[in-house]
Amino acid sequence: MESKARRMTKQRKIILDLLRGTDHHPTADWIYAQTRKQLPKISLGTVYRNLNILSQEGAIIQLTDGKNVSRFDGNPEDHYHCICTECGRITDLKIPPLGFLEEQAAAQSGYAVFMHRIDFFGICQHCCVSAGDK
Amino acid sequence: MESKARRMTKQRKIILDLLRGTDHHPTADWIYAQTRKQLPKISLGTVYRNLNILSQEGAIIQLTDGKNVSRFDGNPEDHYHCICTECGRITDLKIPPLGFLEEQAAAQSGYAVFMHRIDFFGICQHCCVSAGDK
DNA sequence: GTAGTTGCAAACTTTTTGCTACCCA
DNA sequence: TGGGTAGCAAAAAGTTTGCAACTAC
Repeated sequence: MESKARRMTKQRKIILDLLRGTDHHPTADWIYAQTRKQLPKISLGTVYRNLNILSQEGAIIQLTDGKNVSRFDGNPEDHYHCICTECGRITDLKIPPLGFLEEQAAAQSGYAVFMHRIDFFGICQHCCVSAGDK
Repeated sequence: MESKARRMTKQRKIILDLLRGTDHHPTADWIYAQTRKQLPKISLGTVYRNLNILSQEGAIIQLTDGKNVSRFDGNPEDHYHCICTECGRITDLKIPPLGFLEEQAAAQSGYAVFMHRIDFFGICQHCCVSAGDK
């Protein structure tokens, strides 16, 4: 029943710090590119392994944009997201958490519910402007 | 501004009927396997193309489970989902739609919001039982 | 007739994994 | 010192695409 002892390697720390320091919900690829600036020999496999470990621990949150690409959120607190269907950009929302819905969901489905997410889809301001040109 | 004229080929019809006739939110692969029973020469590419077209038209809904795998829902009406993190099973919920949240999301983010989804995550009854054996 | 669609195969993207050497606790 | 971890490369998994033949309208 014990979980594995974890180490804070410099790779893991850099990835975590990167995510803590941005609110821009990057993809694994972007994280890989950024970490390489500090650690040119880091491999993409390491990035993925650490992202998986960190999200298992609850230190970060793994999201998915509309296109089945993972994005990662360095803010582990409860909050919801607004996702741009044009460019994949994700913006945090400050809508108060609706935890009580989980009870309804559990009652209806019979699942042991432990979390939920709410995602809004739309076109961000940046894409709205350029959409006019099409 | 016109959208392309669509045809209802037998491939497309079989896929749509399959999805209308189940509430079990299948993956593309499952749909491929099923359609092959009626149309042994159908290709996976055709399945994907039709699923994309049908979801663009709003006839079906494209979902994503926790693992970045697409699942498809033949019920185009507003509803929310409960997803099993063990087996990927998805169950429909009858919680009343919370459309008013979209206004809050739009106001906070500046996006032109046009839809939202709410997903609950938990362990389904089937997996709860087998989890005891571990 | 013709534009949309199919089957097939190859390509592409994202993510995972096996392995040996390495290094944090 | 030992077990978790890194780097590297290969492979897996899911999805998209180019093309010639076909078909629904």
